[in-house]
Formats: sequence, C-alpha cells, structure tokens
Amino acid sequence: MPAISPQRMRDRYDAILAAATRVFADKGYSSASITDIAQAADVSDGLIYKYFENKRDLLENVLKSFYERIIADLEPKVSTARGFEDKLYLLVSEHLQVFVADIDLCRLFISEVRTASDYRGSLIQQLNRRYTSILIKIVDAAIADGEIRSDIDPRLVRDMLFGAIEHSSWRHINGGKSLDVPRVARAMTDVLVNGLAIRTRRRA
Amino acid sequence: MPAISPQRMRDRYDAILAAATRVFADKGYSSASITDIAQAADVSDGLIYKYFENKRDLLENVLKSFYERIIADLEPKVSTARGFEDKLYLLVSEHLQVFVADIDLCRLFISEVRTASDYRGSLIQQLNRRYTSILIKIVDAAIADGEIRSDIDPRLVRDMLFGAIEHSSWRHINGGKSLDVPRVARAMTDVLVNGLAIRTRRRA
Amino acid sequence: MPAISPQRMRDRYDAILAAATRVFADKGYSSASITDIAQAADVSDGLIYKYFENKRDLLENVLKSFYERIIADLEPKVSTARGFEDKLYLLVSEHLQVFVADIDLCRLFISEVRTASDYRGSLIQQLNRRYTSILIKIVDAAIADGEIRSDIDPRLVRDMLFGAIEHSSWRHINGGKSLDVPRVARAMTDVLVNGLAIRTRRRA
Amino acid sequence: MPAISPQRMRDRYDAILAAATRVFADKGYSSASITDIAQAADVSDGLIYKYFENKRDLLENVLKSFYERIIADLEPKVSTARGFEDKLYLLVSEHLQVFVADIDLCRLFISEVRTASDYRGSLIQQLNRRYTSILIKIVDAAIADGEIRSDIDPRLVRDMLFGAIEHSSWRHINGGKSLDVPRVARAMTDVLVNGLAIRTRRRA
DNA sequence: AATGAATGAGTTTTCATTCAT
DNA sequence: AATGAATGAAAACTCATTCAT
Repeated sequence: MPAISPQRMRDRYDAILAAATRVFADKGYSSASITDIAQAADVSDGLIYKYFENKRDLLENVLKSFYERIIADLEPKVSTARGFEDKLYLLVSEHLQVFVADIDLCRLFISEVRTASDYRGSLIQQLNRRYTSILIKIVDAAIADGEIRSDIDPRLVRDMLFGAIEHSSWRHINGGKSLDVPRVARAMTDVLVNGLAIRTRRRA
Repeated sequence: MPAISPQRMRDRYDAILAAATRVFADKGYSSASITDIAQAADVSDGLIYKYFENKRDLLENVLKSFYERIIADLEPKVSTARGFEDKLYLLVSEHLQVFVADIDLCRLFISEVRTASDYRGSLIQQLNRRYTSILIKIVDAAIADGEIRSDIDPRLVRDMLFGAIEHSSWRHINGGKSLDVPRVARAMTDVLVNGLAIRTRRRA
Repeated sequence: MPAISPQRMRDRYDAILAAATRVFADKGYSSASITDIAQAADVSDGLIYKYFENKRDLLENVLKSFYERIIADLEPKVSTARGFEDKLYLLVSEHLQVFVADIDLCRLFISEVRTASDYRGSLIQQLNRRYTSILIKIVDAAIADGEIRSDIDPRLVRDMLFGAIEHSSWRHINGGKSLDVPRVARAMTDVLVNGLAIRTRRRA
Repeated sequence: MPAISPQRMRDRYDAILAAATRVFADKGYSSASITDIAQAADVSDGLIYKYFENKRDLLENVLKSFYERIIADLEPKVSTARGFEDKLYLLVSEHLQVFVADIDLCRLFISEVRTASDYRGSLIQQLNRRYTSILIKIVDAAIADGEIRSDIDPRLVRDMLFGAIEHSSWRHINGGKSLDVPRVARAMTDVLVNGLAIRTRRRA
C-alpha cells in the first residue's frame, strides 16, 4: 500500500529528469544547482534525493534517457536502408541531426561524462557502446557482403565517423553558422567510402 | 635593483605553470583548487595571483603552453615529409602520439575549454586554429598538386582526422589498452586517402 | 506543509538581525565578519544568506529596522506637543536620547552609510529623509503660524539641529561623560529659537 | 653620515603622504591598498614601511597634515575680522569652503577616524580640538565683550556650528548640487546670532 | 510523502606586512 | 637604502546533502 501511486511516482521521476535535462543542458553540470533543478521541476530540493542518489546520479540518468531516446530513434531508421553507403549516409545524417538539435546535451556528455575517471564500465559507457555498435554492425555486414575492404577495423570507422561528426558540429556551433546536414552527411559518407585520392584505373 | 632575479621569477612562473598543468590534468579544472596547485608548486596560494590573474587565466596559460609546445614539435616535422600521403601519415601519427602522451591535457582541453561558452574568439581557439591549419595547408597543397579530389572541403578533412584521432585515443584510454600508434596512423591515413570501398577499374 | 513554522522563520530572521545589529555596532561594518554575526546569532554562516542577500543587505536591514523603531517612537510624541518651541524641544531631546542610547548604531550609520557612494537614493536615505522630515514639518508649520521668521530655509534648521545633536553626542561619547539630555536639549532649543545675541527690551 | 640626505628623506615622506592623501580620499581607507599608494608615490611597497608604521599610521598622518593645513589657513584669517558676527561669518564660510573643496578628506575623517574606538586622546582628536578651539575663543571673547548671552556654553555653539556645516555639506554632496557658500554662511550665522523667533520692537 | 530550513566544509581571491637580495 | 616577491591569514559566499517537521 504505497502512500503515493506508482503512476504519480513515475510522473515525479519524469518531471525531475526533464527539469534536470533542461537545467544541465542550459548551465552545465557544475553551474547547475539542485535548487535550480528542483524549481524547474516544481518540487522541493529534498524530494530529488528520494528519486536520485545524488547530483551525479541525476546527471547519469539524464544522459541515459538521452541515449535511450536517440537509440530508439536510430535503430529502426537504419534498418530500413539498403546497402552500405545508404545505411552509412542515414546514420551520419541522423547523428548530425541529433548533434544539431541537442548540442547542449552532447556538450554535456562530452565535457562531463566521457572525460570522467569513472566512465569506464559505467552505464553510460555501455549505452554509448550500444549506440555506436549500430555502426559496427553496418560495417561488419558490408565487409561480409564484400562491399568494403576486409582489412578494415570497424572500430576505426566508428571513431572516424563519430569523431568527424562531433568536430563538424563544434565547428558550426562555435562558428555560429548553422550546419547543412544533408550536404555534410553526403560529403562525409563520400570521403569515407571513396577516399580522397584521385584514382584512375587503380588496381586495374 | 630587483629583489629577485628575472631568472628566479621565470622559474616561479614555470613552476606554477607546471604544477597547474599537472593538477589540472589530474583532477580537471573545477576539482582542482588553487591550494592544490600552490602546494604542488611549493608556493603560497597568494603568489599564484602575482603571476596569473585568476584560476581561469591559469588554465588558459596551461593550455597555451601546451599548444605552443605541440605546434613547435609538429611544424618542422611535417615540413620534412614529401607528398600528401606522407605528410598526412606524419601528422596523424604525431597527433596520436600527443594524445597518447598527454591524454589528460587533451581531456582538459576538450572538457573545459572547447565546451566553454567563451571559447569562441579566445586565445585558445586561435591556437587551436593555428594547430589545425597545419593540416588545412597540407590538404590545400594536395588539391593544388592534383593529388586529391578538388571537390573536398579541407575543413571536413580536418574534422574527420582530428575527430578520428580524438575518438581513437579515448577508446584506448578508456579501454585501458595502449595504442599502437604507427598501425593506427597507417590505417587512418589509408582509409582517408583511399576510402573504404573496393573499387576495381573505377572510373576506368 | 512547511518544514518550519513561519514563526520560527521570523524568529531566525530577528535573531540574525539582532546579532548583526550588535556585532556591527560593536565592531563596525568592515571589521565585523559574517562568522562573527553567525556565532552571535547561534546560527551557521550559510543560513545568513538564506535571510539576507549579502553582508551589505544585512547592514541595510539593520539600519532600516533601527530607523523604523526611532520613527515609530518619535512621530506620536511630537504630535502631542503644542507650539513650535515645545515641539522642537521634544524632538531635540528625543533625538539626543536616541543618540545616547544607540550611539554605536548612529556611529554605524554615519561611518558606513552616509559616507557611502551608493547612499543617494537608497532605502536608507529615504528613511533618513522621512525621519528628518518630521522636523521640516514642524518648521513649516511654525512659519505658517507666524511663529518664526519666514525667510528661513527649513533645511538649514534641520542641518543645524541634527548636526548639533550629532556633534554633541560625539563629544560626550568621546569625552566619556554622560550627557544631561534635558539640559542640553533646552539649551539647544533656546539658542535656535532666540539666537545668541543679547536683545534689549525684547518684546517690550 | 646618512646614506640618504635629510632633504631626500623629507621629499620621500612628502611624496608618500601626498599620494596617500589622494588615494585615501579617492577610494576610502579600506579600499585603498598599500600598493595603490606606493604606485601613486612612485615608490616601492616596502619603502612606505620605512616612513610609516603601518597603514593606519599613514592615515593618521594624512589627516594630521590636512588639519595642520586648514588650521594654518583659518587662524590668521579669523584674526583679521572684527566683532563676533564678522568673525563667526568668516569662520563658517571658511569651514564650509574646506568641506566643499576637500569633501573626500572630510568624509575620510568622518568615516574612518571620528568613529574609531581609539579616537579619544589621539593626535587627531587633539588637532580637532585645536581647530574647534578657534571658535571657542571667538565665543568666549564675545561673551566677555557682552556681545552675546553669558548663559551660553561655548561648546554647544561649537557643536551646533560644526554639525550644521557638516550636515549642510553632506546634503549638497548627496543632493548633487553645489553649495552657495556665502549665502549659506550668512544664513547660518544669522540664525545662530539672532535665532529663529520673530521679535517685535527688537532693540526698539 | 514532502518540505525546505539548516548546515558547514570548501572556494577563490585580497592584501598588509616582512625580509632576502 | 630600496625593492618587490612572498606570505598566509582572513573573508564573503555557495551548495550538495540531511533531517526535523
């Protein structure tokens, strides 16, 4: 016989998480105070500690829900595409889109989590792995299908792609210009698939 | 008639900067306290403010000196290589080396500066530009020499490369395994130059 | 469902204000530390910032409550007196009394507030105006009633009176002798009303 | 055989004192730093401690020299005037002039010295006494000459006058309007000499 | 269950004063 | 004699977390 209904608890949790997402994205982890979040969630400071262990735990759950959301978005889309290049293009453009739409959450992830000493083995790392494994699978399949060279380490492709997306996003954010997602996604995919070199009758 | 020799002052400055470099790299910017740094430099808290305006200024000088060091290392080396691929390989392997050797400083830069709201137009951004412009020049020259496709935006190459390096480094750091610099550099260069696709008699 | 009753909050506020009044009066604004005040109020340092914005705000509230107290005391008393000289005498003796009783608070006001650059237009200046306007009204009424010369600027009277009271108080405080309030009030009133000059066949 | 000539020492002392006068008047005692003063005097921080015991001592000497200057100005002028009212007018207008010209030094005196706990018996108090005794003598002489009532305590006159001048000055400073010295001096003198009351058939 | 008052450790920064050079 | 580097003790203020109500 809980004094509060499970639904009400769920709502509270969600409200706090949503508020924390907004506040962290807005101010960054260390500048955001529990009071800020409590006010944004229209809840008392103390209640936050009933739902989350501490400030750090709250951050991790914010990022967890973010990951779950983007994974849920990405997986079905990628499975609709056919062929390596199409899948790749789709993944790149979707990921760029996420960066563009949620730059502050991405910034949060980069500055506060990936760099943290306790990242390794954490829930967040697992989610990150799950997210990036979508690409790994695409590459593995392409190798199996003979679409791409077999001497490639899929993890290298992953690093190049996500790194490229991340850097391109920063550049646009810091440069203040909006990013033309389809064009950049096309160019990135193209360089990755075909390389930079001009090759006439190569391996003829 | 200075009460202290200019050399002594220089030493103090250097000692504080070195201590700050260590402490910041170790704990991150916000977790490092001035007292930590002062103790590491074997100096009083107050003295730090004689040499640096404030904590932020200290951080910026730490990164500035880091950049100056890696730029001074990289520029002459790159100029010795001949041809696009060689230059690229050299840059990649050098940059990977820096990441491997100074991962904590790189982490510091990524988490505390590139994500900061006042990054744009800052001294650090300028140094970052100067550093990355080394690659831009290599790409521009390769296009001019007809070595690579002319429909490429050099900035995209830059983003892909530095992003790739950064992510590869993270992976190895977080995975706890040491990174085989020459091998990874070779693979990255290769993918970038030749692409992933198997192309027989392409554009024959 | 407040975690603390409004009465308790009021008590805390009052306790802090009372402690601050004591400590500021005792040591002066800049020599008093927040820790001193917190200890005097038997409260943690941090709590003070829940009730007051900062140290300056605390000072202003100390002086505000002081003013409110003396205004509340003075206004009804003055309204009971009849005629210019009686009202004047009453105001002088009451004001002297305040100075004698609360010399340290008066000192605080003089040294820390009236001399501050942000005094003009401040709440404290408004309270000071309200306080001194009691005298202005007395003088205006006396002019209207033909009791005193009409070529007098009431503000001059105010300055002379409050200045005189202030200086007399200092003298006694610094001289270490207690001040005979009725005697001094009588003498001051007399000089102000009748002047210093010997006037023969006055009102003959 | 001093390593520095007495004249040079005197110059240094004067330079530091002049610099301190400017800086204290400008920023107030606690906001002024020794470094500020040293720089204004074009001297090292350490040297100040060769000429003055500490910051407080420096302040006291600043005020001492100020007093000596205004006493030296006032005494001869007052001795030229004849008759109580003329002497009084002259003293009032001179003192008002000092306040107007050196308001920041007056403010410094009021906020930092007169209110200090160690004021009593200090050198500054002695100088203040000497300064105000000029007025006491005028009043004593006027009583002796039968010009004014003999039932007057000269110290009360002094308090009224200096208090009045001080308050009038504040009002103008804080009100932002310049003070018409001769007019205000005339009005003050007049009220003090003749009182506020309307006296019919006076000296008929 | 929910509150928000209360804590107190921890932070950066300032500056009068000293003293080795 | 003169310097100014060095000290280190404050001081104001913040905030995650707890717990009495």
